[in-house]
Amino acid sequence: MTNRQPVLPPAIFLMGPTASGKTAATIALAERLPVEIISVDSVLVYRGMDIGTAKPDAETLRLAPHHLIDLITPLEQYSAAQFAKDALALMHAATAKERVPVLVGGTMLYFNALQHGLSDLPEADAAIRAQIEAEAQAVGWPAMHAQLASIDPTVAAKIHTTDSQRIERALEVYRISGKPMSVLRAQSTKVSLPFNILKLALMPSDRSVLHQRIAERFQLMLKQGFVDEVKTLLADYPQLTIESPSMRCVGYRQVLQYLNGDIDLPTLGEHGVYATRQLAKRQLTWLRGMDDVRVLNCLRLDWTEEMLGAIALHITN
RNA sequence: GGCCAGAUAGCUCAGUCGGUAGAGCAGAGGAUUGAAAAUCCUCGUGUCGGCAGUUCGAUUCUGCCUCUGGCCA
Repeated sequence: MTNRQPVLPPAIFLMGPTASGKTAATIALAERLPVEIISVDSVLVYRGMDIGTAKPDAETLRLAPHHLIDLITPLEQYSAAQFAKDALALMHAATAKERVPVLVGGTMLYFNALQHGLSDLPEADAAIRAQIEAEAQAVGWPAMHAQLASIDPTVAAKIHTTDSQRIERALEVYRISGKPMSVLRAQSTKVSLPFNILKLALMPSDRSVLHQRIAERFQLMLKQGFVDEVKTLLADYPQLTIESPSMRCVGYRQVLQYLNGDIDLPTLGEHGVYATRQLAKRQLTWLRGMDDVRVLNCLRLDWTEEMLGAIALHITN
């Protein structure tokens, strides 16, 4: 009788690849509905990285304030786990103010971590990572993978012998906790997000049009002073290298190669576009595999209207 | 006009001491648990510029032709 489900507050996920038009839609949304915008983007968190990340400009942020932007310097690191924690707190705060949390962005792992939660694992440890990397430098990643296989065959079986990042993480977890990652994962209880989520995915019906947009946008970034932005970052943070997580972002890595003299300006333009297209492709792969998603074709002129209608309906239910 | 170097995958090129060829990039698909715009996996039939010659067999050697660079006139 009384065991009916508590009514969960509504929340919106607006997921889409780079250059799909999320920013413009977000403004329309913020102007019409009582929403709280939370950015779901692993690169917008960096202060000083504006042009190359296509960060919403000051006017946009005035019309539609975004949370989880400009949180850290390019020398620091953010993570999916930190995001999930921050975003959940902001969602609850929004609900308390009777506003609807709208999570907008293109970092699909973050959406995933927020919705399904992460296992209870130790967080990253720079010293241990440095140690593992030094060992890998000496013996190679396949040997490190073999070491992992002797510790945690279950996890090792799922990781390719050259996947440096996952091998490193799994070894790190073991060295910190003394337990195999697969054991810790199995022990973790999964909790679902206490919100009634409407998941919207922006998918272009014709990827070549998205590719065209990406090419135009990258050229525009260069005109707007992308290279100078990177020069300023290097001056402000002399420790930045091409290995720094922030400088591995699409476009930044290529600008750094250009500044190092490894590639010329036309090549920078070309490679920047290629890298961005690959990014969009990976984002679309995630979206295709997601359940319970309402797909919106971002190449249709009226998709924003369709989005607003769907959200309005979801909020009132 | 002469000499030299090229012509091989969408692009840049490697290679075959004669047995019809493979890398990188691009493109497509996939994985994805504290770096995720990261990290990684899978997918390659193309008149090997054209015609002829030598040969059992030519993309490979020879000749001629076409085109593209460079140098000399």
